Amino acid sequence: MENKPLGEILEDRFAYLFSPELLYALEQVGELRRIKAGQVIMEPGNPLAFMPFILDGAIKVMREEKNGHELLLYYLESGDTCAMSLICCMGVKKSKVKAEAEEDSLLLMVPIKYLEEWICKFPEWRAYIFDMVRVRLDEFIETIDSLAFMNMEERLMKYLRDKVRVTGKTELETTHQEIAEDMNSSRVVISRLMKKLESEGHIHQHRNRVEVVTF
DNA sequence: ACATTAAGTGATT
DNA sequence: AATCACTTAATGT
Repeated sequence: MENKPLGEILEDRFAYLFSPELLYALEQVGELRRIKAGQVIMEPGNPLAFMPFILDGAIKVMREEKNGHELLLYYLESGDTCAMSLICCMGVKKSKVKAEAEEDSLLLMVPIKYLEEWICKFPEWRAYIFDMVRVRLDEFIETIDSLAFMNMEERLMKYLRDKVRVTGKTELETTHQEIAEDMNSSRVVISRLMKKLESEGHIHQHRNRVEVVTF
């Protein structure tokens, strides 16, 4: 995890995208937040006061049902910001999703009032925001595709692939139960599919740990 | 040694 | 693909 001053971190992440003026503005109004893995940072219904920039780590964004059922929608990674908070500016004031840190993460919280202000002020900001909305929308389509057209086995492979990408590790510390919850499936179904993937040589299994080999 | 939690399995819908 | 009921295996106290 980064331990440098904010200015340098922003420089590292956004220098190629943003002008020095915008970087400076971000540094002035942004508030740095360190989040521990597993920490819930947004619940459905909560008002959105900030747009979070992911400087380091990864955030998992989920849809949540009242009775506790969840579904993983997508991950936010370094350099990303949340589409929910962008749409917030256009009228929706409350979150429709739950967000939880997948790993220890570093966020820059920018009050949402600057979102609109900077769109007029900084052309590169406008381009970045529009691009973010596009990327998130693409991701949404991908999620819908997987729900509508893929069977459980394909969904599970996509899940494991995404998790490997986001964590940067091929050793995933997770249980069949947790995977089932993320995918809104049942543990038994996941266990059977995991066993199949193992027999095909895609993964190695241990207690509380999955080793992804051929993805 | 015992309790708890994770993972495997057959049968049924 | 989900659920039930049960077994087996791994881990912590």
